[in-house]
Amino acid sequence: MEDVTRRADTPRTDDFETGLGAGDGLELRVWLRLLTCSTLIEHGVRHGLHRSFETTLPRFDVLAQLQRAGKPLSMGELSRRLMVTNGNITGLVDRLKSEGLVDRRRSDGDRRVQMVSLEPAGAELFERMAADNRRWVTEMMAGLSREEKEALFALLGRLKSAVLDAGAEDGETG
Amino acid sequence: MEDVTRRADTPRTDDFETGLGAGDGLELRVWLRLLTCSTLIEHGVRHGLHRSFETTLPRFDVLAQLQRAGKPLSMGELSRRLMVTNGNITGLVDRLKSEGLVDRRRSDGDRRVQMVSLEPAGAELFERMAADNRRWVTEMMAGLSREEKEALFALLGRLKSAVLDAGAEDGETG
DNA sequence: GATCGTTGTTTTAAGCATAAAATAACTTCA
DNA sequence: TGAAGTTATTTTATGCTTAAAACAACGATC
Repeated sequence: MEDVTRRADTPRTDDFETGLGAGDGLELRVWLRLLTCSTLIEHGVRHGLHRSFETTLPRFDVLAQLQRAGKPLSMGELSRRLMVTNGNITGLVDRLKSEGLVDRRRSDGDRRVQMVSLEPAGAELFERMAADNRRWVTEMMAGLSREEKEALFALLGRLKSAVLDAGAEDGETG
Repeated sequence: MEDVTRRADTPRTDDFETGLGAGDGLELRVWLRLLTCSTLIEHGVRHGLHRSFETTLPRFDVLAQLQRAGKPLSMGELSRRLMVTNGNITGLVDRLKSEGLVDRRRSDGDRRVQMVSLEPAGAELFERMAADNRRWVTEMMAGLSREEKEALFALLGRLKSAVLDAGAEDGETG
């Protein structure tokens, strides 16, 4: 009843699964459904961040990792934690620094390393965003019982291990 | 023992959950773990598509939707199914068309509408990609039992409904 | 203490994504 | 019929992302 004017270009929430044949493999069906859920929640969070804070999910993620670490992190460490390529971090941190939310300075020990730290303004903003973020996610999962959420959490843990194990076999022979 | 030279910039598979306090809400923990799984699998698929077919996940997704639909789809319908904004589809279809994989022509009935259809080359390429894709995903989930995958599939279905229901309350008062 | 391989970061070029505004064709209804 | 609103698509500006190459500093070994 409020804010009826939905933005023209917001993608309507449909589905990656539409038209998937019943004969398709169970793994594929799990994956597509997982992707749908992930995309739906991500849309909700991104939308909220944009509407309430004029910011983006990647920026939020950087602040979150810094806050959780409780200490400065190198560019590479951020890259690993966010699971994005490291060229990416350069631009992200550039923007956050220009907004006064983080600081970046060369490490004393290793002059290749850049350490990124939370500025007070960044920490303050993050706390406000994190509170809303938690609320949004909680609301989106309101239809699930505690038992369902716990079961889902456990199964996703199993999936995570499985995927990491499968990946360890090939390329990662380091 | 083969292909040891891992690409320098491939993000090492870490985690969105690192450092998440135990006191954090269950919903947030489910969401971050879901995002980690989704990102890990997406990396695997994207990597494979790039290595084996020199193509990208969005392109694959467009072909997949067209193949599954079994009929031409409008730009808007593609946008909804892929859950991306519609400005996006323009460029994607442009590129696919320039590669001869799809065709795009104005609808007879409604001259605003562009119908996108699979070209034979696109269908043929898709079949090959889909076979590999299924193999990759199956391998990544090899560590899960059939029961686990079925339970996960069911729970993700519940989650999907919950998120869609939660979203239907606010903006979507159409 | 110069060379070789490695590691950390940035740069480059291309593509993907969003939000918002613009365009164009359709529908409604007076 | 023609003005007002709606729907389908494109365009614009900006930002994110990747892969690959470039650069710079480190560590080890001889």
